[in-house]
Amino acid sequence: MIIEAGTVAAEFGILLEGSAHSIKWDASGKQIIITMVEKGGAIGVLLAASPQRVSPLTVQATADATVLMFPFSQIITGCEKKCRHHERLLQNYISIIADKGIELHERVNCLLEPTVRKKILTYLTNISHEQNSTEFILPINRNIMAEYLNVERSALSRELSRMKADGLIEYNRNNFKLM
Amino acid sequence: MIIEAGTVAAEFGILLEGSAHSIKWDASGKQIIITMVEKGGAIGVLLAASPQRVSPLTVQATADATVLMFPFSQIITGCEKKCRHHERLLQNYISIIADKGIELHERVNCLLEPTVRKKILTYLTNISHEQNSTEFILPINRNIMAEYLNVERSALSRELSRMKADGLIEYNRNNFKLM
DNA sequence: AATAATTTGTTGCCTGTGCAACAATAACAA
DNA sequence: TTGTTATTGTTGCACAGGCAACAAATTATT
Repeated sequence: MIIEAGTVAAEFGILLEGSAHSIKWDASGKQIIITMVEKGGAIGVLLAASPQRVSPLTVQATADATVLMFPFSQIITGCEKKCRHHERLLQNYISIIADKGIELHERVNCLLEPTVRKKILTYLTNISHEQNSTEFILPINRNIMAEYLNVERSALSRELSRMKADGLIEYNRNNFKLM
Repeated sequence: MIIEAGTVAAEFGILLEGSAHSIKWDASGKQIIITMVEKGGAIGVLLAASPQRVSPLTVQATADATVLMFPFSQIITGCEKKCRHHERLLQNYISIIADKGIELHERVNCLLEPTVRKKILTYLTNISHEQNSTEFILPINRNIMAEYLNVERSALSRELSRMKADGLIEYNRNNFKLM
């Protein structure tokens, strides 16, 4: 147990070894997985920066894990010498928070689209921009993609087929091309 | 035009006067409003902290506006004297970014719920927690709520009625009570 | 008070997509 | 090879919820 729902956290962590996931319980008490954290991933960055807010979710290790914890207060105050390393650390930290926010933003953009087709198109366009090409390799499989877009995997497959038939995209497994 | 889509921004802004909104164009070229910014709101905080990333959206003033711009680099480096004010400014800035992220996170939680009823329940539970009571006043109207949850306003009204009939909630206009 | 404008509630219809169950293909191991 | 597992694709059915159109209630304006 790395972070427990309902508690405040004044530190954030970097997962050095192992893996973890964040979970919450929905209104009916069912446990649902929110995010997966792999080696090198950050844990609780948003929470640490938001003082007095209690964690809405629990972060659990899913394998033997080593986490490097950073006290938030020491990150922002820096050291007496105003050294470059502290400044760099701070910059990296802010960049991590911002990236988390931007990722969430992009996901919201997908989720807001009214149809499965538009969700897919929005997502594919994002990936295409990331890889600077209309031809690209999907970094995730259909299951994860369906979860990300919050649609049924079968509906995702079905719509991908239709989009191919309509000449919007070409694909084979994870190799995609936007027309 | 405060921020233009496709450009990088090394500053963020606080809207001192007037109002603004952020917009983007969807895959079919239709313009859609993403967020509204009111007096006192922040503009481009995520973007400024993520160097080299180009803005996915355009921010436009919707009335005569005054924006106080902060160069990102000066926020994080602080001044020579390592003064308390600079430190405070930094702390506030990080807190703004983090809050944006947490807000997005909460919205994603709502959007991920499979049914309108669960979306509503998740949202109402959030508001209830914010106001520390099972009786609370909804801060937004039905239109905005429907947009936020990404459902039809009519479907929202319909489901609210059903939930009342099922004894899950009580409400009159914007006064709500979770049972 | 009278009128207009805004917000909220209601309802019938119809389509998109969740669900379930299964088939096909690819990846991997023995 | 053969068997095993993981991934991807397909399809029929049912129904939740989008859409449209209207009614009721509340608030603002003259």
